Amino acid sequence: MNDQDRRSMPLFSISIVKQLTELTARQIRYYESHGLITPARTSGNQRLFSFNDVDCLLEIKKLLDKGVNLAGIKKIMLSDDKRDRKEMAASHDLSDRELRKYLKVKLTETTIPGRSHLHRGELSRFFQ
DNA sequence: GTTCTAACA
DNA sequence: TGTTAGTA
Repeated sequence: MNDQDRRSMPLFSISIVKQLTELTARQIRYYESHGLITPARTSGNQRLFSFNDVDCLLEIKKLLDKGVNLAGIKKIMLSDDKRDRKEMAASHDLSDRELRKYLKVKLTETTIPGRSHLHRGELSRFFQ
């Protein structure tokens, strides 16, 4: 069994994920409805989150903390880079600084709905 | 007791 | 987003 399998193996109930991510159950379900995470389901229709899902949620939380709206996060997580970043995180051990550097590149080439381009001030606030 | 969906504040 | 209602 490889790392990818391990990361996508459904293991955690929502209560566990709630503690792991410090997000509310409402938020977790909300983000799922927007396709940011794709937890599996038990026979009883209860969500089972994989390590991958938790990782995504932590990513979302970090971006939220930076002031990125849901639309922007969706753009970042869904389009391109999710896979790239996962591969980076898998092979190396992505440090926070490396992640920001990577995100900066991605955001610079990403159009966020509502504002055609990020302005300098926003960027500086983004990558303090 | 916990989680789920839907819906209202 | 919080929160509540009615279930499974």
